[in-house]
Formats: sequence, C-alpha cells, structure tokens
Amino acid sequence: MKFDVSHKDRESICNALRRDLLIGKFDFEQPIREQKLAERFGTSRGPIRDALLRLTQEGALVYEANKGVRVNSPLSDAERNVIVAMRLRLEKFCLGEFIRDAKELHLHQLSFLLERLNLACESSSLPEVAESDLALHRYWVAQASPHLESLWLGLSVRMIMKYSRLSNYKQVIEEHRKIVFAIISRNLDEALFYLEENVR
Amino acid sequence: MKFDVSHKDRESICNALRRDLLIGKFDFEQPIREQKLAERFGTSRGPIRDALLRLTQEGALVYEANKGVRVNSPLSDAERNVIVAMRLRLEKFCLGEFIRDAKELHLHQLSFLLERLNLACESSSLPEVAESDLALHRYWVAQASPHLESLWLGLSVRMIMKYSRLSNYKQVIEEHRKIVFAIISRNLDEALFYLEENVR
DNA sequence: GCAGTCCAGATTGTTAACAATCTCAGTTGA
DNA sequence: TCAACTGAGATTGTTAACAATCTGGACTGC
Repeated sequence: MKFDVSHKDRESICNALRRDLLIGKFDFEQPIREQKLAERFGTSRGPIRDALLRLTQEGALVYEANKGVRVNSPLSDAERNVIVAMRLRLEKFCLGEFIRDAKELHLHQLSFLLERLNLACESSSLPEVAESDLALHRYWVAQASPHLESLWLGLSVRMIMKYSRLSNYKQVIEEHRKIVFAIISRNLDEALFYLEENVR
Repeated sequence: MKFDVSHKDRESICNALRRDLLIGKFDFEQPIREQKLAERFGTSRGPIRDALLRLTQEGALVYEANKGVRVNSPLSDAERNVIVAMRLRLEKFCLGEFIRDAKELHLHQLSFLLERLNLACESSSLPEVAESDLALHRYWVAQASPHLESLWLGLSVRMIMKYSRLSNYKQVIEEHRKIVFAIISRNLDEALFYLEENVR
C-alpha cells in the first residue's frame, strides 16, 4: 500500500482519489482516514485535507465535523434523474460550442482520447475505462467552457458513482465511437443524439 | 477592518466571504491575500485556505498555482443561460418534493424567511437582501434534498455574481411573496411559474 | 539604451507539533 | 442489570515555522 508516488501536487492526489471513488474502492459508512492517505501519497495531512475537502464539495464525499469524511450516500433515482438532466444540458451546450470552434488539432486530440478509451476497454481495466470515459467527455467540456468544467466534473462523478459498473465494455466503446465520428464530421444533431443515448 | 469575530468555524468564514463576493467587494483581477483574511477573521491561514478552496470549487473564485486566488471572470451570456437552466431544473424538482412533504413547521419557517427578506428589502441593505434571498430558496432545496444543496449553492452564487445588482427591492419581495403563497397553498404549478419568473 | 541576471521581499505550499474533540472500553454505583 | 461516568487512545482542527516560488526592481555587461 505505497508507491503511488510521482504524484505530489493537489490535482494528482485529487484525481487518484476520484478514481478510487469511481470504482468503489472505499466502503460506504466507513470513515476515510487522513493519516492513512498521507502515508500512501507520501505527504503530510495538509494536502490530503485539501483533496478531501474538494471531493466533498463535488459531492462524492460527505463531511461531518470532527469526524472526517466518508463516501456519500447514494442518490435516489429521482435525484439521479435531475443530475443526468443537468449534465446533459451542460454537455450539449459544450458540444455545440466545440463542434463550431474546434480546429483540426482538437479533432485529432479527440481521436487520441477515443483510442485511449479503446485500449482501456480491451484490457478490461475498470479504473482505466472509467477514467478514459470521463477524460473524453471532459475534453470537449473544457475546450468549450473552462468556467463550467469543474461543475461538469462534479455532476459526472456523482452520476457514475451510483450505477454504472460500466460492465459492457463493447457497448461503451461503440457509443463513444459514434459520438466522436459525428463530431469530426461536424454533425451536431447526430452528436447530440448519441451523447444523450450514452449519458442517460 | 476587524471584528468579524464571533465567526470561528469554516462554514462561517465561507459564508462571510461568499456574501462579500455576491456584493462585489473584491476587485476583479486583483489577487485575494490569505494573510489579510486571516487577520480579519482572527485565525491562521489554514482555515482561510479551506474557505478559498471551497469557493474556488463553487466557481466564485479561480485559483492559479503559487499565485493564490482571485475573483473569477464573468460568465458569457450563453454560459449564464446554461447555469440558469440547470438551476431551474434542480430547484423545480426540489420545490415539488417540498410541496409534497412539507409539514406545518416547514411552511411556518418559510414565512419567517420571507419576513426576513422583507425587512432586508425595507432597510435597502444589499448584503442582507442577497443573503436573505438565497436563504429562502436554499431552505426548500435543503429540505427536499441535502444531496443537491451544495450543488445548488454553487449555481446560484455564480448566477447572481454576474448580473443582478438586485436593484429593485419592491419587485424582489413581491416575486418571493407570490412563490411562498403558492407553496403554502400547495399549488405546485403556480409555484413553479413564479419561481421561473423570479430566477430567470 | 537595453536585454539579461540576480537578489530581497512577499506570497503561497508544506510540514510537524500541539489543541480540541470524539470513541469506546472499563468502571462505578444505584 | 444497566445507565452514567471516566480516561486513554485515536482522530480531526489549528497553528506557527519553514520551504518553494513568484514578483519587481536594481545592477551588469554589451
């Protein structure tokens, strides 16, 4: 339980913990100890606290005074529906902006991220698939609107944590291939259609 | 520039800073210094960093490595429209849950919050009006879904920061009176209608 | 004059020690 | 028996000192 090193900055710690949360590494109802994480990442508790505070704000963790944090309780179906609708509203907007403004370089980057997702699916590595999936979506969101990126991230993580053990890798890669192809051919309506199919 | 004391915990510091941000107390593009705030709140830099980190995650501030935080750049009209739509989606859901489940006690609490907003408007105190306005909306959101509360807060703060110098106090109080009366008479459609009118 | 270097002060980032609080098993007393 | 108290250990909350980095201006060599 060591050698997650080569991470040092807050962003990296946050990303590593977020990945752990996505794949359900931590038990519900069991508090997450700062000292343990500090040893794992080779830092003091300060940066760990920063990361936990941030994940709390994103909704993945929940905080209780003088008791630390634990994994947040799952969303109800109704709450999840609201989150999904909000994420779609946000991501459709970004996709529109992206298709309108994307340069050749950006489309190429998209192909690269799709290929990364493909490799992750073929290796059947759940953490890799989850991360590559989010990284792909995140790319057009971040390009279209840095303002909305962290908001999108919170929604997406919270969404995926509930269901989506991402079991069917064949389907995952196929859905994203459709989206990316539609984007590259600048077909907005088609891209939005496949996006909705994928997210919902 | 002292005696904001009687605040000690992170929540209070965060709320105080959020209020300052809502009324535009800090200059754009000018960094916010941790030491200054630490002195103002009578703590060390640790809790201040927590609060700034949280407000950054909410989108009110923006962070740059080794340079600290500053007020985030304003949203574009298109971005704001997306935020408004998302907030409405969320708040309408919560309002429906609230009207369905609210006990007499909760409705009474609503009247109290409305009266507080009324007093704030009469005293024409911008910070008080902004805070009372948010507190009222926040109440039905928090009651309906604690899971969604902090998400809602981020959206609302980001929304209000851009426009809404909340100039017309007469109108503010009137709009909210309509919403609250509709809620108390359990008329969902009417409540949703006035909510949309108020938020948008 | 001017591009490049360097240094001092200011500011953020990290750390370890300490304070405050919680947990829980053991004890007490009715 | 069992509810209430107690205290030691564990954990979070806070602090001040220190390290790393940035900023701006003075200095240097051309």
